[in-house]
Amino acid sequence: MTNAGALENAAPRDDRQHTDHGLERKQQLLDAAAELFADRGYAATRVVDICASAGVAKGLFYWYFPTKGALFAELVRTMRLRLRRAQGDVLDPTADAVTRIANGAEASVRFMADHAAYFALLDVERSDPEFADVLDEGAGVYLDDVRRLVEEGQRAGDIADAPSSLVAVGVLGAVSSFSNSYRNGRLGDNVTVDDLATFVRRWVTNALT
Amino acid sequence: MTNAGALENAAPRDDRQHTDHGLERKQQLLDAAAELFADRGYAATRVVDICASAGVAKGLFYWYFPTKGALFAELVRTMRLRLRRAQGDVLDPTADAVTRIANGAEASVRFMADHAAYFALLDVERSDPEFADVLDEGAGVYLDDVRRLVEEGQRAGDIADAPSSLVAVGVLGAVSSFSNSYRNGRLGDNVTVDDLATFVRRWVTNALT
DNA sequence: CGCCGTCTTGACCCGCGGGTCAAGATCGGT
DNA sequence: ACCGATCTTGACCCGCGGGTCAAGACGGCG
Repeated sequence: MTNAGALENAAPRDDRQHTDHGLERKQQLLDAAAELFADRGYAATRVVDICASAGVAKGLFYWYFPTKGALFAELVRTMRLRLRRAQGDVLDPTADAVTRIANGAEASVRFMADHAAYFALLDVERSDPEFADVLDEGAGVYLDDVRRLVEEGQRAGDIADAPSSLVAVGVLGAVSSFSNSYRNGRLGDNVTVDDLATFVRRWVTNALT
Repeated sequence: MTNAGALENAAPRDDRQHTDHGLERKQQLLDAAAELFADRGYAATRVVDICASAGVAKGLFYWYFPTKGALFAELVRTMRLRLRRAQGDVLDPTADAVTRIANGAEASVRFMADHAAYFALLDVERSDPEFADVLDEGAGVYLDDVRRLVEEGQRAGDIADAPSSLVAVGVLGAVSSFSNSYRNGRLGDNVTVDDLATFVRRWVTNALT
């Protein structure tokens, strides 16, 4: 925690020239870190643990990443891109707003179930001030997406009148709550991803109208 | 982090004999800690910060608490008791299940808005393995409460058929999502607690039926 | 007044873990 | 064979912060 809240200086990095093998090695570190973070939390995972898990010496870590926090940030950004793509894959511009919201919610739930480790990670550091920026930077975008859809649905009369930001929070909250509970096994073993996905779809649709 | 996961040994404490003034001082430390934790997170709050904020020397901290983690645990337990009482206050055994769930949800939202600092705190350390026990210890109870009510409502035909644990997660998730967003100002300033409370009530009721 | 338990202080200790560094190993290119 | 860039190592440095401690101040009670 040398200088909190300032990991944007990861941007003007002296961008190294990585070989293919280098990029592969870097990915190994990212993967190892993601798993360890998810298991034990960010703070409880030492840099040396990540390296051990990837089978390399500690010093090598700093060849690929300027700081521990920078790796985390990179992990977050990667994850966000993938989620966004997953959501885009179910985009159907011809459908009505409620359906599109439900589609997005369902896709998100499935994606989060598939990448449980990654999202456990997000969960962990939500409120660490050091990462507030990187984390919020994304949250707002999704919120806006959903809010726009909500307003569209309200104009069409499919969604009850209420502050659109409230409704959007409700949708996003439902997705993350269900995903969390599923990931933590709080739902029992007899609930499959498909069960969850269809349930979330119905839950959100009900709540909206 | 001397010995993780073992803060139950806070129970067989050499229970000191605190004077009235002593208890008051202890409370000051708890209050100061709660505020700082909420602001900067648990890890980022040093013991010395808590003491400075309470206007006492660092050594005194360990007169009242065996470790930093013990204070946190005490904070969590206190909070839980208060919330439970707030929920009990709106208990109306004559009402139907859906109404009772909505009542509980509304009361919880109001309570969390009133005690924002305390709940920001809970949010912070959700997934720290050191506190997993203390935190889960409570979560399960609420879940069970709601699940029982859900099953009652399903028998009465007021709530759609679906795994009760799923439904319960949905209710609890809605409450916490809305509370979080309100606390973090993501809802904008023109949303009052009353707005939020009534909205949550409607949201949950809609989703249930 | 003198004793004892409660309370209070701040200097000190020390393990932990992030980050550095100087010394190579490895490999493609000329 | 030589060179330079990429890669790899592990010992080392050092600040941070949780926890300890010996020394008192305060206050009630016999």
